[in-house]
Amino acid sequence: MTNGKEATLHQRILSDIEGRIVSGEWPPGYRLPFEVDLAIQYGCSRMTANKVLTHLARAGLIERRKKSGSFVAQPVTQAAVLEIHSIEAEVRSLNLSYSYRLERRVRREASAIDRQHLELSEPAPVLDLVCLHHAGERPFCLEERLINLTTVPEAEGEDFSSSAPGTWLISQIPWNTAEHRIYAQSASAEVAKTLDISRNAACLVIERRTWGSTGPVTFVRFIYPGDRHALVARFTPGGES
Amino acid sequence: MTNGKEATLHQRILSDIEGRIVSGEWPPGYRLPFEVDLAIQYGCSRMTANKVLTHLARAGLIERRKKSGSFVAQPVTQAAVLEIHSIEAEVRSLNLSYSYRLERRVRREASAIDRQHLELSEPAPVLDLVCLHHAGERPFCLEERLINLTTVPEAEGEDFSSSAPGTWLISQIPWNTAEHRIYAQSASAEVAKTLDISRNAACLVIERRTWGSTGPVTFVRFIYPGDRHALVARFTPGGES
DNA sequence: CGGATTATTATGTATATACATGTTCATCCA
DNA sequence: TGGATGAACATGTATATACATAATAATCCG
Repeated sequence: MTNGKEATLHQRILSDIEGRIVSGEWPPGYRLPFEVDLAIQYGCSRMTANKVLTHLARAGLIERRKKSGSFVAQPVTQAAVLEIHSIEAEVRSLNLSYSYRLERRVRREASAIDRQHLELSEPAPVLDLVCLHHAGERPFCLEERLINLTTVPEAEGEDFSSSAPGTWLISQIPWNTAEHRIYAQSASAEVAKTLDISRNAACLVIERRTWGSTGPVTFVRFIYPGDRHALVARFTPGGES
Repeated sequence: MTNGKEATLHQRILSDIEGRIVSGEWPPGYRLPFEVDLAIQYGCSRMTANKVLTHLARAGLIERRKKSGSFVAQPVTQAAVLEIHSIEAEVRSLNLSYSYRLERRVRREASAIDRQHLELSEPAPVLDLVCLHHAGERPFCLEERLINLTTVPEAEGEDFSSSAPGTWLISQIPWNTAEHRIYAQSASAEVAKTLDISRNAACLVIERRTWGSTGPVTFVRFIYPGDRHALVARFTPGGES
């Protein structure tokens, strides 16, 4: 940011236009100069101008219409990108020591609820895990997880006694689709006891369902003491870089 | 998706490579063919192959190193894109009737807490609003908002008795940066009464701080009954399109 | 033999060019 | 006058080309 160091032509044009849009100098609905004119203004070829505009369109800052030109878009939805990283990394970033404990490990046939969680239509064997993550001395997060043994049969060979299943799974299933659900819930008696918080204290619950190329992989529920933990997300138009 | 309709060469190459990565055929760490080889394989120019790889790199699916080549990236962070849209749209998407009521509207000098929320270092006048959003007959969400009158003096002329301040603000401040904080909290006596839920019921709280080009714009806190509401986010590698 | 120098290689950026595609606007003719 | 036709226009996609840059491999020489 504001590097000063010689940026590429592409970057300079991009941040210049981005600046005009974000500052409000070019308000929503404003028609920006045509590609050819931008090319002349910045002393570059149309291809370069085109690339910049394509980039801005992908980022959602402008809308492009053939013949009509390119227009500054209306800032409709506030998109927040949450990076849900590993719990160990999260704890360590708080400068606390991290420890992990496996509380339960059961192999069984998927119950009706399990099948709902994993979006399974057929009966299947699952691995039911409960883990507790500590930050320093205190319990930090409770993890309840189901692993679909049909898609990840290798999980049966792992005992997960020393390392959390999340990181192991990432190395097994290279890329996947995920769906998150975030909500608040009062601690049940059991959860309160495990997390060492008072009964009915508000908890932040994050559920994640993951699919690989061969089907549902895992369903996991993270339960955090709500007052001690918060998800933080930042959104800047144009994003990334 | 799986359109069948004649896609562009760019799109075809992109989805082909994306498919290989997502399916695991090309696992993390795998070195994909060089640009020139891809160009030959798909019968296109190097520029086209380059564009595709650039796209994939931006999407986070691959990493590129000069001289060495392009490699399938490790799926490190699970990024979830939350689209935090307007409450009215949210309620209507549930097929419920929407109504809005302004509970409080006070103009005052920013208190110490206000200044902390808005990240203000200097004293400044603010508008303090409390609104209640209804879905059908029931209270849906409580909105507590501070508007910085230094950056948005026009807000003083608005009474917000019939329409929510959020939508009005979007039309005033064209583009902005936002920071979100999501956590769980037990309902205070006051909140419980307003939302018609039991005392100490878990609530989902979403705080948003917004900046425009001229400084802090607004701080808003949305309080939802936690059991009735959830944020849902989906993540697919490659994303968008 | 080892450290400095040079060559090679793959990506990064930019240009000029060409043709396709979808709109809008002007024109022409029944 | 109205509706079809086609020209003009702006973006979309693709190519060939050129040179810059960074990292590795090969070479040379004290």
